[in-house]
Amino acid sequence: MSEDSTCSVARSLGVVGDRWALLIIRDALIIGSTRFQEFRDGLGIASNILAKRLALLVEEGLMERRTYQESGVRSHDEYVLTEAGRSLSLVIGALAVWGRTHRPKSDGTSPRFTVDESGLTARLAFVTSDGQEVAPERLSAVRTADAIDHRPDDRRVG
Amino acid sequence: MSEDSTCSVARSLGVVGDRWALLIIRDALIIGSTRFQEFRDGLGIASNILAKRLALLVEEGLMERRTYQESGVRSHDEYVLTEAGRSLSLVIGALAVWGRTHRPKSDGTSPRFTVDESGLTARLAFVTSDGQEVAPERLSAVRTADAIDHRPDDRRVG
DNA sequence: ACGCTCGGTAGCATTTCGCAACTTAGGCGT
DNA sequence: ACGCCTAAGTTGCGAAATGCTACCGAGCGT
Repeated sequence: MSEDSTCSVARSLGVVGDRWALLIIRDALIIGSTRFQEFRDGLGIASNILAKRLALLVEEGLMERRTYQESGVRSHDEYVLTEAGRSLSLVIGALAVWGRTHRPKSDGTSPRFTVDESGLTARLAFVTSDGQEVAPERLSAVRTADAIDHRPDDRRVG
Repeated sequence: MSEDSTCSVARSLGVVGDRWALLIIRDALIIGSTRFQEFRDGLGIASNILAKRLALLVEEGLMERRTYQESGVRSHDEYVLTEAGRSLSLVIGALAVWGRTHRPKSDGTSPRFTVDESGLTARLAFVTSDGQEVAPERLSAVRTADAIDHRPDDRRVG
């Protein structure tokens, strides 16, 4: 569709914009699925579609396919997220927030993100460069060139 | 597909998980498109598809259709985002971050979010309940019930 | 009356999706 | 050795979504 659009949103959607990609990533990220059958059973996706999607995700560098051999047991395949795939957690998280808020369901479930060491729950928010959180309603969106990203004060992540 | 899934991510994707919905929202949010032709020209989408998508977005409560009459000028239609539609800015923002990072393009553009009063740029990040930003790599995702959301210390948003 | 723009519809080709059945490959029991 | 089981697909076919192009109808300016 638009894998080479100038807009970064369109480029992202060119990779994960189909009906299944993000759900596969979600299962890998939250449930920890790694194997073909796990994805198939967890998502209820047809096997031909799953095969095609997984191949695409591997080709796009979001997952890595490994053939795994435990002693004595027949070897099997694993699909594990790469860093690029794992970093879609922001998108997954944002979708989860929206769904909880605007399509609530009494027995619904959502992914939550906890900090590895402390176990604290993290949530998504807009923050300014000085680390101050801002409510989305107070923001205006504008279109800017990506190159502007490289500001010296943008390194406070991690 | 899965509009009534227990998973909030799947429910969200049931609404905005097709190839065009998020791009339409993006144009409405960032460029400020409101009219049929604006979306059509801006996205290069076929008019029958656009008509169907807009109708769906209205039906789902993400946009509102208004017929607009300025004095002397022929009336025209406007599609404006509702609060539910505008709050997809988190998803758009997350997709923009991912695209800039993992599908960079020298002449690429992205939506940026600026704080209305101060003009500061805001970006999307995971934060803990004490307002501290956390890198996505340090997070683990778990599946939890939506109802758990209502904890007393979860109210520092806004 | 004529043409222009806007917001669509209608018809048809192409692409993607989904279901079900079949295949391939390794390992296991007997 | 022989058949059976499971994992990971492939294949064939029908259904649905998408895309392209052309056309339509109302409102307005001239």
